[in-house]
Amino acid sequence: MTTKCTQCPLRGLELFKPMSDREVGFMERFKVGEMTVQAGTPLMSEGSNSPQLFTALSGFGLRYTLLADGRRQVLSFILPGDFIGLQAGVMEYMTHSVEATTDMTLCVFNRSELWTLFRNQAERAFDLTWLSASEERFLGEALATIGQRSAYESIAWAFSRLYRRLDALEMREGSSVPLPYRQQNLADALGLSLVHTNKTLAQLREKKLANWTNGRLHVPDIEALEEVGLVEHPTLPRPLM
Amino acid sequence: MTTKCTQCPLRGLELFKPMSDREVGFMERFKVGEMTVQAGTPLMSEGSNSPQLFTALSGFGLRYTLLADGRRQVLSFILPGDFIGLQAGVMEYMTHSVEATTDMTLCVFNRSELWTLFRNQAERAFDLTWLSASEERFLGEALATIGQRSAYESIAWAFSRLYRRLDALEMREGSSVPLPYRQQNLADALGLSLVHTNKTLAQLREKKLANWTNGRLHVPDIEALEEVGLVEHPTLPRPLM
DNA sequence: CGCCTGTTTGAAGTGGTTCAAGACAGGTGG
DNA sequence: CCACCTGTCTTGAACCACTTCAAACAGGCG
Repeated sequence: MTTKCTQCPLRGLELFKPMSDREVGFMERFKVGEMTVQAGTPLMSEGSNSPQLFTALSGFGLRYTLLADGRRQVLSFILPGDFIGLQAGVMEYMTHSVEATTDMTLCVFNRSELWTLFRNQAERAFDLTWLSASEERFLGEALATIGQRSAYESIAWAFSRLYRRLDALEMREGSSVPLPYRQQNLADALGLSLVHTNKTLAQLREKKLANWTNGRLHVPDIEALEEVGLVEHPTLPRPLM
Repeated sequence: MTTKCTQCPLRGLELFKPMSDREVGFMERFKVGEMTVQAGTPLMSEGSNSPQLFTALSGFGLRYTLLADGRRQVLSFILPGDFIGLQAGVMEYMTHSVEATTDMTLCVFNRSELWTLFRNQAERAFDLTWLSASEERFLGEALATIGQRSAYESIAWAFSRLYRRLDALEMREGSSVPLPYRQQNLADALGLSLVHTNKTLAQLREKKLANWTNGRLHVPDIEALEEVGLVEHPTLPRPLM
């Protein structure tokens, strides 16, 4: 059974900007269906021209690119509320792949309707651009991380960002949030080897800054962690597509 | 004397998507002036909320962020045709700084007019989003570079991209293009030390793949260079704002 | 000429990689 | 219920790509 946008479980969260009734109505029409996929399913692949756009409703995913020789760079972790496929939408060509890490449910939109969005829904078009700019901003920060931060700082940065975001999604329980990825995924995101990632995780655990076990991330003192990770800009309320 | 959009020296290049008369007319009104700045001038700074947006008409610039302790990450090199300040435009907050590396001339737009663009010029709004997605795409590639490529590959990648772009801007003369940056800038862009950047440049020179001297980049065989840099996606025609 | 900025080179040190192997948990089939 | 997978995490040890430190060199400019 498809979730109606009026009853969207995400929209009410403080993380997301409020939406007018008119906008919700439009989204309801823009949305063509809902999709449930199993862990491991590819959602979009590099070089393809997907006719569909998604918003993650629940579950976790990964966005990554591959180099010609197989080296993998994880670009970001996909969490509920993330919009997927903007690149395919406007550029008609994906330069990265997306896959589901856990089971996911996704709202499905029709790419060909994107143009009517720009024509008739200036606010939503603006929001879309906002999201794109926000993604750009995030990647800039990630670039500064891989380029300048040490492994220890990098992981602290990544954990801080994820913890804050998952907290804002109200997925925090006590001082921990779900984080169902492999160490290899984090290593690929930060440009580190698996072995070194593992050893650095052990250091953070020992210093009582962060403990990532069994798919959950425990952070006793988020501000201390942010300090180690040299985190500066807060997470802003964002539009939800 | 201000350049009229109808006589824009960039618009006719194959690198840029053709624009309808209506669009050109709109840009003419959107543009509030032209600015000439000297080398070294800051154009936007992190944390600020600039009321102006720019398009680089001529000259070279740099986009960068600073970490709290002063480490610098160059996010991209700004070349003629690049749009500057989209982030400030939609998010009202810059998370990176921009400065002129050489003397530059820039078209100046009024940020407050951005909203009328979304209201009345759906095509231009779409183009803006396209540009933002393109920037995101570029940063993703840069991330894969810093995260996965060796220093040697990284520089080959950066040089390939710059050479192709400057060629498309018709700034190539023979087998060389202008590239008026310091080695330190490239080092900051690729997350490398100055010393290692210098030594790696020497290797590329020795292998006759690229020779960057006196502000000019000489590339005898761009395809060979792209192969070393594992470059995969071509430069697409892009909208010009 | 003296000074400044940027480039180049040498040498020593280290943060991170790679290689290798063991431990642990969950899943499967006999 | 046990034996044996397979995938993930963990740990130790050797190595190296890149950093840091240090100093010399080259060109432009007052």
